[in-house]
Order: sequence, then structure tokens, then C-alpha cells
Amino acid sequence: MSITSFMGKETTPDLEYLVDPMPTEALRLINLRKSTHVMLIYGDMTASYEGRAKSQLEELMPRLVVSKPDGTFMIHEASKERPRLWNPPPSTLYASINLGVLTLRSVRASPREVVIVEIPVIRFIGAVRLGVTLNYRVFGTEEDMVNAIVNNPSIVEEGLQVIAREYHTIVGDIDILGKDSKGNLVVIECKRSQAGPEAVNQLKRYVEHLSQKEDRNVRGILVAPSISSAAYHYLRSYGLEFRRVEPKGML
Amino acid sequence: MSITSFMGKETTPDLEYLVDPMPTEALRLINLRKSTHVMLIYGDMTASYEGRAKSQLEELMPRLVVSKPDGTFMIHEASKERPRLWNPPPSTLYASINLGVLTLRSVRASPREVVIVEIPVIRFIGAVRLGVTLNYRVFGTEEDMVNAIVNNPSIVEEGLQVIAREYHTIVGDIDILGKDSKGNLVVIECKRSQAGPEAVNQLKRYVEHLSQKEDRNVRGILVAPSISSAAYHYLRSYGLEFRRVEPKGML
DNA sequence: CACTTTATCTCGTGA
DNA sequence: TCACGAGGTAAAGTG
Repeated sequence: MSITSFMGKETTPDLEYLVDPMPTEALRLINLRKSTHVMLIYGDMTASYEGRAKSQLEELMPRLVVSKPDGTFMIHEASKERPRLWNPPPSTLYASINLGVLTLRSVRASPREVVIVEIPVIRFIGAVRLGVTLNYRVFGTEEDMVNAIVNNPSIVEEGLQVIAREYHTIVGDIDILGKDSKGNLVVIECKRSQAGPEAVNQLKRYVEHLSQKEDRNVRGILVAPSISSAAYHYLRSYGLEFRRVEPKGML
Repeated sequence: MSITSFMGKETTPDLEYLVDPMPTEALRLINLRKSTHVMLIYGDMTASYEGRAKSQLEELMPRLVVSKPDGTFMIHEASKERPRLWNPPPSTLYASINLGVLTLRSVRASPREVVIVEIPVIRFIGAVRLGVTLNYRVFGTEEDMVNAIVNNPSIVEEGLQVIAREYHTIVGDIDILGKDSKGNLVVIECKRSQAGPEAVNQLKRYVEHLSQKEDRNVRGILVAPSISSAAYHYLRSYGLEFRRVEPKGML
């Protein structure tokens, strides 16, 4: 079966595909377009991964491979958002035919990780040209909360003055360092969603470090839309404070 | 253009697709297969997301929609592993035609999140049936490290005896609780990859809690393949210990 | 490069 | 259902 394309001969087409292709035809399309197009490969396949960890898909089963020009390599199944196996960018895709079977090898250099896919039954293969959104922006992030507080510290507390944001310490970076109306140092840790014990622990770490280093009392305020009950008890037991703030209120 | 399928009439085909379809044809295929097949939709589209946060893809651009039967909904672009916009499962997909434009609405119930896609130019739409791997297993996880240490505590230290694993405390679960050759309690925290300040903080929290509760000296050992320099200083400053262990050595 | 943190994290597990 | 923590987290930002 020949490649079906939808543009003139001189220009690279945005879409090409093959249905039930021979391995050699599939190989040709992959090597032709893997560096410019997103490749979609549907068929019965087995796969293996070895790198930071190790795992195997021994059962031959219909799966979907998505490979992007930046090296992103994913094997998707019928459910879940995360691919079953993958290699993050930048990785390199090598395609070949072994004993008549289309074989894909995605190699990530560092850390060294390899995903190998064998596709004895190729049902469909497509090459599509996709774009990339520039200046992409998400609203309602933790950074938006921090900005809003820096611009208007009274969101947290009347009389609060901001000294620094992203204040670097040996134990990590403090979201906002401030001073209250009585001159106490205040460490503020923001979370865009419900705070748990980890968030409390993080704040406690900053407060402990700073109060030791500065040799004086330091307040710690956890700012989040909500806090789990266990985390709240934990927070209070260390004399830390909680201030409810909605990230969506920052828009 | 009629639907191209590749099985008998009585059986649902594994693969169906349309090239440059009319919106009505696309709509029909989506509604026919969205609950059983993974849908691939390629075309020029704009999109928006509102839910836990908010964002918009205003520029009309070739993108790829992947929708799974479990409600997974993803809009992929030319680069990166993560979709640009998405809804995690379980979500519900509604397709319609608005003013002649194919419109997809993915709705997640809780938290309420909505992704809306408008596709004025539909280049390709495919329905593929995928499988799901059962009994999937990854080797070299933190749990594997814990198992290996429980089976052979001398990995961590000669003379170490394991008292409990996943020992529940008010401040969290301790990976391994043990006793050293001198009778001291030992808290062991495992990490499968390089340990940072959070890991040290976590161990410190357990040790503090236990030494207070038991009113005696408690050792804390962080077990990981490596530790960041700052985290190591932090660890040592609290008298905690580090033991280098490779998760891959556990296989 | 190494290090640190965020994320519309996702995902599984256990109460 | 909620809470909690792991993840082959990925991705972004900084020194």
C-alpha cells in the first residue's frame, strides 16, 4: 500500500498515513517523518523498559505509540492519562525491522533509559504535523498567589511587610519572607490546593532554620485554600499559623 | 465520506477512521465509539480549560486530541510528554456541532473541570480499540528496596533487627522501624532516587516524634542511592545518618 | 550541570 | 470518599 498524502508533491504534507502496511512501508514513513511529525502507531505489540527502573509488557496486545519530534515517546493503553511505558524528551527514536517485525527503540541518554517495542501486527500508522502554543499561561497557580500577596500583603495579615520572595536558604527556598507589625520575621508558605502534613513540615523546616540562624522568634504562616485536619493539628502543635486563601480569588 | 472500517458488519471494528470528514460524519463516529474506543482527532483547533485553574489556547493551530473510554481527555502538541490541556479520568465527553463547528466538551464532575475544544478544520479522526495490561509491575521501586532490607537488614547495618514495616504514627508512616545491635531504636526512610531536603525533613519528623514518645534516643537512617550536598549537611546537622543503597541492586 | 520546587500533578492504597 | 505519599514523576527555574 502506498503512502496516502494530502498536499502537493513539493511540500511536506501535514498528514500521511498507512493502513495495514508492510513493515518496510511503515519503516519508511517513520524514518521520513519522525523528526518533524508526531507519529501515531497502532497495532499489536509487546514492549519493555529498562532505565531508572525496569518493566515489561510481555502480552501481545493492541496499543498506541505516540512519538514526538522532540523525542517524547509514549505507549498508551485503553485507560489512564499516563502512558504505560514512555521516554521523556529528549530521547532518540530508532526504527528497524527484525526478523520481519517492526521494532522501535527509544533511547534516552541521561539517565540512560531504553524502551523497546516490537509490533508484529501493524494496523495503522500516521504522521501528523502539530503546532506549539507560545506564551502559554495558566491562571491560578501558586506563583499567582505569591504575586497577589506581594502586591497586597494585607491578604495575609494587616501590617505585614514583604522583605523578600523566593528567599534562598540551605534548607530550601522560602516563598515569602516578611515582617509583621511588631517587627517579627514571618515565613509564608503558599499552596494552591489543600495543604497536607508535607506542607506543614516544609514551613516548620524554614521557620526552625531561620529562627536558629537569626537567633530570634520567627512566625510561620501557611497560606492555602484549605488544610487537612491532621495537618492542622500538626501545624498548631508547633505554634504555626494557617491563613485561608483561594488561588482563584487571585485572578 | 463514509466510514472506512476493517471488519465484518456484525462485529465492532477495531479501527475506523475518516479523512477530512464533514463535522456531522465526525460527530457520528465520535458518539458511536467514544465509550469503547480511543478516539484520535487531528485538526486545527482552539481550546479552553477551567477548573482547579484556568487557561486558554486561543490561537487556531493543528493539535491532536486523544480521548479514552475511561474519560481521559488530552490535547497534545508537537512537543513534551504532558498534554497541553487535559481532563483526567473519570470525565465525560460530549460532542456537538455549533454553527457548523465540531465542538468537544470534556467534563469532570469532582472537582468540576471543563475542557472545551472547537475544531473548525477536521483533518483526521480515528477510533482504535486498545487493551489494558493486567498485573503490571515495575521493578526497582521504593517498595522493592524496603522488601530487600526487611529480608536482609544487613544491607543497612550489621546486627540490625527489623521490628516493623509501614509503622503508623501520627506524623506519618515509617518505612522500617528497627533495633540496632546496642538496642537503640532505628528509623529507616527509603528513597529510590536521590534524596533531597524533603526526605531529610521527613526522617527528622519521624525521629523527633518517636524519641519524644518513647523518651529515649532514636537513630534515623536515610537509605537512598545518593543525597544532595545541601541535604547531607542538613541531615548531619541533626545527627541523622545516610546509607547509600542502589534500588537496582534489589532486583 | 546539579539542585530545588511546583503541578489543573496522576495514581494507588488504606482509613 | 478523603487523605496521604510515591512516582521511571515531568517541567520549570536558578546558581
